[in-house]
Amino acid sequence: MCDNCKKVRTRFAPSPTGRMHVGNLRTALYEYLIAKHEDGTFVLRIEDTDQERFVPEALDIIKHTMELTGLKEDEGPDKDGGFGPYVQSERMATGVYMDYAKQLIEKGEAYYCFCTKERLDSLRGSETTESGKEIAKYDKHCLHLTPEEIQANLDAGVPYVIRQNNPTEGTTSFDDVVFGEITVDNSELDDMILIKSDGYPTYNFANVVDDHLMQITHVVRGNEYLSSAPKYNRLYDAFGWEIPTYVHCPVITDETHKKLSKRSGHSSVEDLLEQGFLPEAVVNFVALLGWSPEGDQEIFSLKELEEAFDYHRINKSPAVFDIVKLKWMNGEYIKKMDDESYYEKALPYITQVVHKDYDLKKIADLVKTRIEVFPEICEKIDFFDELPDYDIEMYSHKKMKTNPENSLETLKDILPRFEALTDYSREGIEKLCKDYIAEKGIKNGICLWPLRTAVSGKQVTPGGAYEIVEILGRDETVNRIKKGIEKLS
RNA sequence: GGCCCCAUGGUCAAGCGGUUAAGACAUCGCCCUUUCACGGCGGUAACACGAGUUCAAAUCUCGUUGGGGUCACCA
Repeated sequence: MCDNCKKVRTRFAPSPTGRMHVGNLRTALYEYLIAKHEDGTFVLRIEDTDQERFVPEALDIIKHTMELTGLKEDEGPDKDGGFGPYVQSERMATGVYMDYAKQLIEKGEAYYCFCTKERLDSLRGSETTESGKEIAKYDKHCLHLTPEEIQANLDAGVPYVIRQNNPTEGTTSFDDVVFGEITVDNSELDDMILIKSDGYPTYNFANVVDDHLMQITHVVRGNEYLSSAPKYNRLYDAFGWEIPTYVHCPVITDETHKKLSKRSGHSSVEDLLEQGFLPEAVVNFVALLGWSPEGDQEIFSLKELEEAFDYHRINKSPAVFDIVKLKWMNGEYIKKMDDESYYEKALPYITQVVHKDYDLKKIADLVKTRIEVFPEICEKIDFFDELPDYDIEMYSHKKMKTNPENSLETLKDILPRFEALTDYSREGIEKLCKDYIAEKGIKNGICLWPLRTAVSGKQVTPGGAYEIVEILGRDETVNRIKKGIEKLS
């Protein structure tokens, strides 16, 4: 069967241990894109073989995150496509892993190991050794047990694991789409554990078995798995199975160039969403971390990514997760949002600081082009409810040629006009100011700077005097102008 | 430390033997403007180093240096 006529099947195989790391999101995304680009199938498989680290709510987090980001699986725990079960603990119950492990034992490619934890530890040598770790390879002790000894142990119920039996001479090579051909000495290959003493398969083993059974064609994963890849190949070869296309991605690092960790505060997708990032922006950004399209386009919808994605263009070197650029991108997405969905997202932040009866829609519009993430809204509009206590030096602006004296004059002049203003609308307000400016023959700033200052009490505000005055309404505007006059007198 | 991998501006990156070495974020300056932002224009800034190969190297080879990953009954 040739590659071109084989139906592409990819899988995202997270283990439910907590929040979803952005590296995992990228893996999921690339898997998804490879499948969708070829009109293939994207499957979700849950790797819950580690009972210790299992976190029950993690499954919901994964599902929820995938839904938000639009990475819909074609097959998975909730969508049977005939390759189930899609949860490894359920698969284990069917005995597959043990069956396959036993096949390997028969072929001499694996063996029972009854070694105790203590013996294993002693093999690793003293941990207090100064420079680095000792080589921690298993010494194949149990490989040399006689069939009778093994049977006796089994009968006696001695706990055991099943290990892969790797050769100690020669070399093993494997191909990776991004890193090319990699060859290692077999002497480097540890006899990794396939079946744990609790009967669960290890990730290493379950992965190979399941990928084969589910007919996965492309395996995407972080390059922390690069060094164990040769061992997988030996497993595939031992079974006589076809090896999938490997796509190892470089790690995502933080500003210190170390693997992105919880310490950074934004290592998980959930962190990012809580911080006010849009899922679309996060997906877009993560897609570009380690991959680049042919042209110069940077803003991609998921659909556009499906179209443009070519895994051959994945970069080899690790990429720093630059949250500053993500913020920029998020800002671009906010600006492009339609008014309704934008308002819906912005409202919770607005109501955090605005409780009075203002036109919240107008307030939302005011900040739309001025924020990069939603929480920034709060500090930008905190002056609407209550006029902050401000310093009269704020009335001085060099370029505007304003100062406390002429500001006082402006405010005094303009106060009665606002009190008498009948057409209290954006147009009416603008006309009032423009008329005043024309009458006095002054520059716009002489009027508008002090007005904005009086009415906001802030050095910088979203929007100018007109917008703020309109939203505040006449009473509040008049009050604030009076307050300004008081301060300046 | 062993093994594996990587190396273009501060960051993401294009580049696949001949380019004035793209573009984006950030940064700086200017314009627009009632502040800020948006928008527009422009500037600063990079091929880690050393040997080869070649008429020609950011691109190929080797070495050095630097960085990362991995060495679990975790994935």
